[in-house]
Amino acid sequence: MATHSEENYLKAIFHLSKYDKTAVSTNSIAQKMETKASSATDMIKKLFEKGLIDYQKYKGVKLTENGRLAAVSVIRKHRLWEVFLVDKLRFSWDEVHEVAEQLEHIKSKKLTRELDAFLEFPTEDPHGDPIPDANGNMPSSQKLLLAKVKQLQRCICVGVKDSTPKFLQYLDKHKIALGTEITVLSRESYDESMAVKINNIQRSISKEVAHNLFVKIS
Amino acid sequence: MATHSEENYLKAIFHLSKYDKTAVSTNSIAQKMETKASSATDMIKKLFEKGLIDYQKYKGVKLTENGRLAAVSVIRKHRLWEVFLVDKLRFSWDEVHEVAEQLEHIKSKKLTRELDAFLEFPTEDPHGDPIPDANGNMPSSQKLLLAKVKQLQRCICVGVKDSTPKFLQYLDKHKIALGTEITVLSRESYDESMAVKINNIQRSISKEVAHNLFVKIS
DNA sequence: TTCAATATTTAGATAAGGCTAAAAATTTAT
DNA sequence: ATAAATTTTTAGCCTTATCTAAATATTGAA
Repeated sequence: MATHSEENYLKAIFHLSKYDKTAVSTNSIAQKMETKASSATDMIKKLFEKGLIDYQKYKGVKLTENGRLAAVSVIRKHRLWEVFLVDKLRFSWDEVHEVAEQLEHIKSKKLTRELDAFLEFPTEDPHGDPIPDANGNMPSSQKLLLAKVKQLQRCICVGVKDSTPKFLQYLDKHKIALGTEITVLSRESYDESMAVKINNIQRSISKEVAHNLFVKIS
Repeated sequence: MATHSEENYLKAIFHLSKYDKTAVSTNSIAQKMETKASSATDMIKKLFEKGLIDYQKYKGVKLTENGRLAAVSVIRKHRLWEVFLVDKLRFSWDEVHEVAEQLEHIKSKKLTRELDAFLEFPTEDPHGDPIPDANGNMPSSQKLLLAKVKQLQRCICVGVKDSTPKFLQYLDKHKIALGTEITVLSRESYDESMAVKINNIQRSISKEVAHNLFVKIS
């Protein structure tokens, strides 16, 4: 059974490898974990010993199937707890991350199973991220960044790429939530901003925001 | 802020001191924590440094007010989570302890507050133990052991002293739950067993059981 | 009251996770 | 193709929470 810290590293590697496609460097792991490369190397050795990653010195790291399952299990718990906090305990979507970081490490198969049932088997967390199923399968969605949407297309906001409180609070302030309809009116090539219609009001959306908001074409 | 392990020691000291009346020996702490006396001494020094206990070498240990508050806060969280598991997630009362031992260490004021509200401010956990309030006050109850009940008195089961799965499963098997009415018919001085009436059926209750079941006179 | 039994503390190790500084390997740029 | 820059690893140390073994204090029994 993986420790608290090992689970956090596995999660980091999973996210950095973009759902397991690419090898991950020691430095990028250290950066994501807000620690030093030497500490990352130490942990890499430990995870390798436990058969959770493939590893050759200087060549980077990939999750094994066991490693992937462990990572996805932690992500599943994280996202289920986020749903719990928002749907049942009156947390807002910008407050859940820190607490879910703690709750995701609770070890109890029954707890996860019953929590899932209690929440009526949600498929997405409050930020629109998919919740892996109990077998470790990650539901895929065909969301895209608002920045990619063509002119005059209508789309619906379905998730965020940046889920830091700052960005989420920006969205709250401007009444953009999951489910909100956005129509792209035009693009400004100078600063890559977009003119859009949201709730029947015309607004301008900056490049930064457009690159952090996932939508689906409606 | 106390570590995971420090919190567990504080809880152990709180329970051993019977709600803070008596000084607690190093050995008894080690025994409760299932560790060695030398480890207990180490932790005692640490808790003393942090101002959470009063301590003089060889003289035993008492919680300070800060230590008591920290201990009670952990107990509060433990018992609230037990209520959550039983009332919302279909756990039975003999399954909750291990998971609550993990959940009690989650650090979030808001989480505890909102969980309490979500559960509609319960005053007792599934074993009948009182849940301290947010200010650290432990509701007192006038429960007594079934073993102390006088002949021909009727009483209601309100709690357990031993909350191990084994004992809880024994109670389940014999259809004794919190709220069950018990009438004491007679006592057997030879083995300290009692003849009782439960659900209108006459049964015999052993000394062991009678000393682990809390009741209140009805 | 003194000495044996018991309880407690100290000393020195270990394992996990992290750090700094230095060494080694790889990559990049000329 | 080699030197410089960067990345990665190693070596050695720190902290927390444990342990064993040894030393010291206290308690209790003759």
